[in-house]
Amino acid sequence: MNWRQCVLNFVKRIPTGQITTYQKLAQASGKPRAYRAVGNILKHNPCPYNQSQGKKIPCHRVIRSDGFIGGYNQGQQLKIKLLKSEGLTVEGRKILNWRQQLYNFKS
DNA sequence: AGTAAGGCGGGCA
DNA sequence: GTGCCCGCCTTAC
Repeated sequence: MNWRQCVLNFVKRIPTGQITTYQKLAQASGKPRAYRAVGNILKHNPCPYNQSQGKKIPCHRVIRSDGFIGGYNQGQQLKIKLLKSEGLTVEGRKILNWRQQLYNFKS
């Protein structure tokens, strides 16, 4: 499996209402230093989150390691909207209590 | 404390 | 096959 597919696969596993960071994704995929590439992949995201079962990639649940939401290929506002609709509290461009919502891989 | 710049890995033109 | 771009992170001033 390509590393790209591997990363996307990890993103798929994020449950609703939880989030992860680009760095954690990079670590989980076995390339801790490739966090930039993770962003690059999600930017050229094949499926934005609305598509059929199995292919949905909730890329809006991936944020920066400092709690800011980072960017989004469909606009930051939409990303915030999606996060709020999943029960997260977003203030401006930052998620409040984001550390408590972090999803740990390896499980 | 906040801000600036450098570095790094992979996808895409 | 090269070069450039990036939804970033870390270190240094």
